[in-house]
Amino acid sequence: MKDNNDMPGHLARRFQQIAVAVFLAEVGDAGFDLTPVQYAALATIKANPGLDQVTLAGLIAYDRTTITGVIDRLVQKGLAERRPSSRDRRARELAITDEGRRKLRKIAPAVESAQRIMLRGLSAKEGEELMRLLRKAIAAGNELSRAPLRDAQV
Amino acid sequence: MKDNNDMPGHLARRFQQIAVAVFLAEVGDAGFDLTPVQYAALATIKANPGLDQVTLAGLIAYDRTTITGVIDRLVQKGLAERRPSSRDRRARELAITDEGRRKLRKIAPAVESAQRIMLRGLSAKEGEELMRLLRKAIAAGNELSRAPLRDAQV
DNA sequence: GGATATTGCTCAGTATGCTGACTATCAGTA
DNA sequence: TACTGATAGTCAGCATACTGAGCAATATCC
Repeated sequence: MKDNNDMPGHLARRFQQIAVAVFLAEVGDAGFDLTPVQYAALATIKANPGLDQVTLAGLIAYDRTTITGVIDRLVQKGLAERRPSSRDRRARELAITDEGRRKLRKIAPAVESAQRIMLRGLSAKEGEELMRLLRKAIAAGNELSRAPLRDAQV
Repeated sequence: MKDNNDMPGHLARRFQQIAVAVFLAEVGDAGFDLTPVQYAALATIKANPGLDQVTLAGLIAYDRTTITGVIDRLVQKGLAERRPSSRDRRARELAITDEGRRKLRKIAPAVESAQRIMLRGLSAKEGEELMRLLRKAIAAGNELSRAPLRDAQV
């Protein structure tokens, strides 16, 4: 019988579980209340002002049905705004608020610290190699999930 | 600004997202209806007959509040049984049913195939290295999540 | 121009995962 | 034995993720 530790699927789940826990702990200790998912969405909105929800979802590989709730919570916290697009009445344009910008800036050290902590068992070189291999495996499997990564349409 | 692709947390989420999608697709195509989480739980129950829920949770690093629902669904599908322990009236002893054993056996090829597919972008050597690095990072972070991996008490 | 296909978004439903609280039970000790 | 603390399991509540369905609007093709 194959051991769990030989199953990439199990290792993926476990690493992600730890990554989320570390993120929430670091951010929480710094006095903030933002999930990894909300952070990535907010940072991407800031970097691409006026983008619509589908584009945002593609940029961070979230399912479009998931992004609705995530944005709901960002809006409710006053960190982002959702307004109807003038060009396409189906779409919503997203923007970060000043409050959101402030929060992103103040939270940055905790986020960086979290990324370090989740690799703390590895040397710098090993950490790089792990990220390289993950990127490579992810690129090959991108189309296999319902929410693949997509470039922004310019 | 740091790219998502340089954040181990993002890569972790993405890899695990693909891993789950691949698992569900392979198992579903083979005509079965079992999630990765349910599969791991069932396989572990089979390997440790009579174990209680907390022990099971520790062996696969699930939260004890999550395992309740997972077992509910395994029981409902007729794949596992939950009965009160004779030694400890708080605990429930878990066992796999004949049906569960049959299902596990028939599903094995799809599970193995899924593990292969989620590494398909990597050479055999790279796949091994990825698993080694994940194991190492996970070992160092084991205590950081609410549901750490635990050895069975013998 | 009008039928058709596609797209942006939302919703209901289900399955993980977690926090925090609670009950019942057990174990150790005064 | 009575008290105290720890443990097994469950529950309510919240946040991701996904499936599948549906609505409104846009794009495409004849």
